[in-house]
Amino acid sequence: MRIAEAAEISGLSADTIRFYEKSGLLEPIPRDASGHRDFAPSDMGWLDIISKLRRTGMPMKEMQQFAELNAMGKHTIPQRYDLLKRHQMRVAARRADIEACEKILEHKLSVYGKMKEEMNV
Amino acid sequence: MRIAEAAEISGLSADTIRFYEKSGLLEPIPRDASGHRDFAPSDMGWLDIISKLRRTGMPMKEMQQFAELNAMGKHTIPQRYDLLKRHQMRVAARRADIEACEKILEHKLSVYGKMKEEMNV
DNA sequence: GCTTGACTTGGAGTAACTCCAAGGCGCTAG
DNA sequence: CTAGCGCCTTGGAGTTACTCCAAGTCAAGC
Repeated sequence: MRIAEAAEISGLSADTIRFYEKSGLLEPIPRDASGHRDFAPSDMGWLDIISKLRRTGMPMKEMQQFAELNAMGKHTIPQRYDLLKRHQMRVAARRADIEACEKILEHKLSVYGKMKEEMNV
Repeated sequence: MRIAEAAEISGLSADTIRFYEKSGLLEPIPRDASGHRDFAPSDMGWLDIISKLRRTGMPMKEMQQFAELNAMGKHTIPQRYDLLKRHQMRVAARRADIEACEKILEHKLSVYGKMKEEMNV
């Protein structure tokens, strides 16, 4: 699979995928006869994971760490667990903040809604 | 109130507040005799609103638009309503994505958790 | 054999901060 | 009364995580 298709499927841009490879978030992707990246299904699974970690706000440095631990084999599972656990807490906190902001936003909209009605009367 | 206190209360950094003023997100804050910004309570309310909009991912350009509409007076309330409504949709979508990622994260952690246990046996 | 289109690399540009240097003002301790 | 201290000012450089672009390569189709 070429980079365009990998981008389509993962939801990342081709540029971002190249950037991630250069940054060590991906194992170097093998190239075909004409020098193009050739993505295997297992690469796609990994792309999906780091895409989700990124979308939930994990910094790249931490993702690099996670990728390294992953490449080092099974004995790093406890460290990976801890890293993901910390991330989980962070995501939960972010979601709570977003939910609080949504409440305020809802309130503000209802106030504006009433003012709009009054303007029409 | 000086910038340090305003930063403390709003949760933004003093640098960010200055940056926001320069970018037109805030009306120019009046200065005291020694040239320092002097924040009024109404400024704090506004800071809180834009801080929430920003934390929920509204781009600065849109916040500038919102600030302009706000400065223009009551007749812009319908536009402000529309702008906030669009933002509300975006935030809801983001939260839904985060929640989906949280589920995957939860699953991954439980898999790692089991593998950790097996390693200890 | 020439064009088309997707790919390659390296590098510049962008958003939204974040940090730093150089200098000013006003309070207080000596 | 002045030296030091802390907080403030502005302008500008640095950072993160992309995003876009230019110049060149290669395989396939007409």
